[in-house]
Parts: sequence; C-alpha cells; structure tokens
Amino acid sequence: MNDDIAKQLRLDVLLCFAAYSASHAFSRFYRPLLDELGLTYPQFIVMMVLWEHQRITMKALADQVMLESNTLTPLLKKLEALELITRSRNRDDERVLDIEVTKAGMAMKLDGQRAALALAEATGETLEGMLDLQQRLVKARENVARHVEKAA
Amino acid sequence: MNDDIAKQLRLDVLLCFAAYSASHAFSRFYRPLLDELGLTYPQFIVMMVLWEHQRITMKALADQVMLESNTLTPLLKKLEALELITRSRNRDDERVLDIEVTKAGMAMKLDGQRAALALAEATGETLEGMLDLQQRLVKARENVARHVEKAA
DNA sequence: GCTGATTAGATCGCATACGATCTAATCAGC
DNA sequence: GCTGATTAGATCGTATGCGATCTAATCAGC
Repeated sequence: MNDDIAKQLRLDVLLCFAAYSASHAFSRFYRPLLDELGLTYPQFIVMMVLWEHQRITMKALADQVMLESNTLTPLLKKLEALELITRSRNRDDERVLDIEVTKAGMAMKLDGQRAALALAEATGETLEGMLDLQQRLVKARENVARHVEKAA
Repeated sequence: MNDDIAKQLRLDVLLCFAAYSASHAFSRFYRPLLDELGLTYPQFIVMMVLWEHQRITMKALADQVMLESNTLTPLLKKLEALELITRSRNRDDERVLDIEVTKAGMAMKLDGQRAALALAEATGETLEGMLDLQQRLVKARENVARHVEKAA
C-alpha cells in the first residue's frame, strides 16, 4: 500500500463514513416530521414506494428499498397494525405476499412528500446539484454492490 | 407544493435514500473483510479514529463518529472484551472516560486501511472524483445537521 | 406425476441507533 | 463553601439490519 495514501486514510475523508454519517443526519432531520405521522424513517421509505404503486409484492418492494424479508416482515407487520397497509397472500402463487396501501396510508402522501422536500431544502443544494450528487452516489453504490454479488 | 415536483418525488431520485442505501451497500462490501478482523462496521469506524489517535476521550470519539453514549458504551465494552482497547476513568475529571487502543488493536491498522482502500476502488471513482463526492455529501450533511440543532 | 432445486417469506439471534432517563462529577455564582 | 446548573457516561426500551436457518409453495427435468 502506498504510504502517502495510507496517511490520508482518515475517517473525515472517507466516502463510506460520509454516507454513513449523512444517512444518520438525514434520519435525525426527518424524526420530528415523521413523529407527527407516527412513522419511523425506514417505515417512511416503504411508504414512499407504496404511495407510488398502491399494490406491490413484498419481493418487488424489497428490491426497491434494498432490504430483505428478515427486516421487512416485522416492519410491514407494524404498518399493518397501524392500518396503513394490508398484507395478503397472492391467489396465483401462495408464496407471494401482496402489500397494499390503505386509504389512511395514502392520506399521508402529501405530508410525506412535504417532509422529503423539507430535507431537500435543508441540504442547501440546488435541485440540479442535489440530483447530480444523488446520481453519483447511486453509481458508486451500484459499482460496490456488483463486487458484493460477485463475491457471493 | 409544486405538482410537477411532487410527481418527481420518488425514492430513486431522493438524496436521502441514496445515502441510506449506499451506506448499507458499503457495509455489505466491508462485511467479509471485517469478519476476518472480527469487527463490525461501526466497530471498524471507531477503530479508524483510534488508529489515528491511540488515546482519546469518549466524548471526543463520540463527536468524531457522530454517535452518542447510548450507542458507544456497549460497542466500546465489546472492543474492550476483544482486548483491542482499554477504558479508564480520567484522573483529573472522573466524569471523563479515556479510551486507549492496545497493541492488538494497533496491529489491525494496516488490514483496516486495506479494507477502506478496497472499498474506495470498488466505487469505480477516481481519487479526485471520490473526494469531491465525499466533500459535497459532508456539506449537505452539515447543512442538514444545522437545521436539527436549531430545532432542538 | 415425481423429485430435487429454487423461490418467497418468516423466525431467531446479535449488533447497532437513539429517545428518555438516571447517576455521579464538576462548574458557576453568589 | 453551598447549591443549582451543566456535563460525561450508563442504562433501558424500541426499531431496525442482517446472517443463518426454516417452511411452504412452485418449478424443472426427466
């Protein structure tokens, strides 16, 4: 390993820590807004998908939010207990779980979008700057994820 | 709210989800590398700070990794049980907890840096591109964090 | 149409995050 | 030098993430 590079390898210059700490900071920003809706941040992320699709299989939902059944099953059961979604087995394929947003769930859409916009404004970025940042971060994520798959 | 903007408010364009999902993807990339060291990703982040400082108060450590005592206390106790760090009360101020890395802890530094470099390479970014991305993400994080403080 | 492989979810255990709250030590200001 | 405020950590409860593993349903290929 190059010694000069090694000397520079500090937390405050690492992209991984920037993403890690930014994600936590964003979550803290959302908390008071989402508290009013009775949602946690991961629950909010799931609801974002449902506001778009109304009905979706758990598998497709898992792909979009990039979480697995071991995380999603308990989370979705909580959303069901809050009567924001319904969970039902698919008739054609009993393995599949269909998730559907309820009226109460859809009623939160506007407030949820307001929260997302509030964060966007709080970043201090322009719309273009934020989208550029977002796309580059997604590209880095996809590149890294490819390495994870290959290893598996 | 502008209707056109609202229609575009989907998970796949949100900076917050990009950071959230990228952070998870990075953590998944690290897992096999950190497994060999017997570390989790948050433990690795703490060790990164200790490789730089050797000795630091818990408060200063908490500031750097942006976590609080309720998260750090159990994590540090685990690192202590692994004999990678020591925890001791400060003589001058008994409230303060001094954290010091052990020889065994320092011995991991090179492998840890290798892991961080491996991720950096996996992102597919150039060194400059990555630093630019990192700095813009930190700036967004700082802007957002300022809003959280103001509200508190 | 049988059987091994695959797939979709669920369950369990461990390790974070973090709000709320507690304790002990130190500080501030009179 | 006393006392209320502040500070540094610790503890507890809830909600993720995720590896490992399990079950049930479907598919593949003969």
